[in-house]
Amino acid sequence: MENKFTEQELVRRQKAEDLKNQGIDPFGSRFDRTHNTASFKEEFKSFTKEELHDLEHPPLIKIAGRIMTKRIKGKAGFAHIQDQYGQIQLYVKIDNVGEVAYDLFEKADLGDIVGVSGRPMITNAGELSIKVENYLHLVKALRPLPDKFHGLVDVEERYRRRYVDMIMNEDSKNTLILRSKIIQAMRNYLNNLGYLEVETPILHSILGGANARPFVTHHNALDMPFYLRIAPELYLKRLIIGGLDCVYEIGRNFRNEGISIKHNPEFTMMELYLAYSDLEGMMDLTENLVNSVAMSTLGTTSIPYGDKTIHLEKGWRRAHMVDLIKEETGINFFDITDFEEAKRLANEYKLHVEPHLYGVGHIINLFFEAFCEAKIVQPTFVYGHPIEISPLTKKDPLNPRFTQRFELFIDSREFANAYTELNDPIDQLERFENQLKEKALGNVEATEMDTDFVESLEYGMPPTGGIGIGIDRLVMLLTNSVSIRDVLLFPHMKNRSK
RNA sequence: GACCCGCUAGCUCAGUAGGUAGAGCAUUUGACUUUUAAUCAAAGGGUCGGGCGUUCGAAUCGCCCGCGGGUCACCA
Repeated sequence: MENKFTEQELVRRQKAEDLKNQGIDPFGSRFDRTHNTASFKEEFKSFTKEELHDLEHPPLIKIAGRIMTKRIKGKAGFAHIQDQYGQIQLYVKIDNVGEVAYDLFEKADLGDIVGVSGRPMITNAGELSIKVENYLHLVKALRPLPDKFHGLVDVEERYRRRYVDMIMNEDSKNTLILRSKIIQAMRNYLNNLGYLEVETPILHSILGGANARPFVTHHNALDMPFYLRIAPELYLKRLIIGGLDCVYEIGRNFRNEGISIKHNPEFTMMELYLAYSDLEGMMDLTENLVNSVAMSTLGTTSIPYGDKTIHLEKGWRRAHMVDLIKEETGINFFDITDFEEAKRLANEYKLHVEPHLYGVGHIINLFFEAFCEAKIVQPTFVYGHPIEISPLTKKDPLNPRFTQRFELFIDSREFANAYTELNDPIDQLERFENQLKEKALGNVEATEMDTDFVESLEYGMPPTGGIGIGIDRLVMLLTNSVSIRDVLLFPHMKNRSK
């Protein structure tokens, strides 16, 4: 591999050599800071220029960061350094730091990391800054940063070199930080309610818990194939059977499907189960959880999203899927029980019916997706999913064609999926058998028979409410992000041959 | 997977009808002791995503490939 350096890279490498020759490690080590840019600004924000200037014993500030701008004016100069929290201006004067250090400062490049000690000051232009007394080179950046004014704009580069994106674009960094805070807020909320966070296997030998195409891998010692999980559901339910009353897991699911503005092959879910609860319990919990997370991270429940404002305040609409279809098309699927009639309607409305679809419920789902989903803007619990598309959900006792399931939609997008969990092992066995039939008819997303799970149900699972919430999408909503890639630290990209 | 759009200096972008490749930031040299997209003067830096073709001549036209973005389909 032959490296061809650009002119700027050669200059920087030479500067690193020069530092070494002066006895300075170009990639230095520990520097103990007294402040970061945020704590420094917080501590001195109320001082006037004169007050800082007249302090009898001005405190010594030790701070470090990456040089983002530099303005040399002869024997003095200014620079902004950046850390996690923001930027602070340095005032470096040859009289204060000495000739040797000033020379280092003059030769420093944008992107280098430095540590300084100095005193707080306010410049003539009114900016709180640090009058540097001791200037220390810490790390040489061998590559130049993007344009200090325009930043890194190229979308591909922003995802491939996320670290450069984070250095140059404060919005990107803040979004990713907010992601952590949202997940933390979720944990806090659930832990305070007594939920137990658990970790279940990611390698699954049986495909289940959702309908999706899996990634397949192989375990050498056992010489057997494994799936990367598409959902943790069946393991979490086993914990409910085992006697844990309320559990949740936050973790990665893997689905071998298309990549898009709202899909990444690995995505983060929060899945939760509460014994002795049901669908209504999950609706209440979802409203409370999302409100709590929004308040603690953003301080509001009115969320700007694109050109809309999403209102998360409690009291979300709760609508039966069949009623929504009736609103949009006038068709009342409560009255339609014959598959051929449903199929005729689908054809009439130009909906394509795949060969593995065998029930009226499948057609209902097609109608919902085609005519209702895109109309939903404000948070809406859509409940009453047909039994055909809900293999793990308890039937509606009043109308067994439908199940006690809801999906939460916000701005046409699914955010959560919840059930009154199916705890009847005999029914569950039938559902698995139906899934096998679909698989035989060509549904690549049908789940597999999990006899061990059926067995576990035979020991008795308490009535249970369960829910999965898509974390990435929630983060997108709360950070006003258009693409899921904007809320993933490192979104997947195709390899680029260089 | 299908369709549309993009790829030019480290970064952000121009590039007229096909005629030897441009700017700003960054870099180098010089001036400047409160600047902040610092300023002023000068200089260097490009296999125009890759390949093939058309042409006297291709960043520009055509075809193929690569990567990315968007829309659709599948899905959370």
